[in-house]
Amino acid sequence: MNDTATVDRGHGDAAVDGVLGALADPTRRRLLDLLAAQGEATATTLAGRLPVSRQAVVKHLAVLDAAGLVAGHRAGREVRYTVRPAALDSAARWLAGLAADWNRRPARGPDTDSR
Amino acid sequence: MNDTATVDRGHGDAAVDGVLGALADPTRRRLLDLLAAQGEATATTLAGRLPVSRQAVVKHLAVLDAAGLVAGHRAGREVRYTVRPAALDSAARWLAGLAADWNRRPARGPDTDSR
DNA sequence: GCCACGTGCAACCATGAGGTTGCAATCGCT
DNA sequence: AGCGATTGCAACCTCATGGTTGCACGTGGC
Repeated sequence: MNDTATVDRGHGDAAVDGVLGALADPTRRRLLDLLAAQGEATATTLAGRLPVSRQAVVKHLAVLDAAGLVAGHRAGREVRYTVRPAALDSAARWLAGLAADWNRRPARGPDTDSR
Repeated sequence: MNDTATVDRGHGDAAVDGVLGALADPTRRRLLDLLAAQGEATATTLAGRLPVSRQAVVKHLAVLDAAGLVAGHRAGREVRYTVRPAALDSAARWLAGLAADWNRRPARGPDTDSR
């Protein structure tokens, strides 16, 4: 159910897919926001500031981690998570590129054949 | 009409939420891609180029429409859908703002970066 | 007027994502 | 050593979402 994208730089990028998927959830965005504001935080701490259980936060962090948006490192018995700008940045650039593409193409007839 | 004048540190923008949600689905992105490439297309036509039924396409188009990413207008007995850059553009700007925010705020902790 | 094509609507199904609770293992501190 | 705090894992629940099929309705062409 997934066509092996041809590593092109236009759309369908796997990394971007992960970021979009992660960003699509409001709780996750909230989490990222908290994290970005505090610089560092543990799942337990984060859970205290959100209306969900710690486990839910852990799962979300796992998703965000998979998307490359956050990273966690151990500090004794706790795991501190930090935000990771790179992936977000790349996604932002991708989106901007798409937007530019759309604006560059004033809807017209079926001339440019699909690939 | 909510224009992010001051980078909008609100992070809870409803419009953006819709766009992100819509963009999170690969089939939907595919649809947008097709649409952007052709300029105009009907649900039936689109369905012919995707591995899903026409009805599935219709539903996706409804989501995209709700997100403001596409718009459809009647042409006789068919409904032609076109891409709508505004919403995408706004979302791109929002994302870029968020990314800038993250970069502007290098974790004020012991970790300066790990990469 | 009739027929075919395209759309709209509704019922229905399956999967997965978000969330919860409970418990075991671990680490730090006194 | 003992105890509290924290993390990790697993089972489980619910509901939104992506997808399908079937059928009725409108509209254009012959």
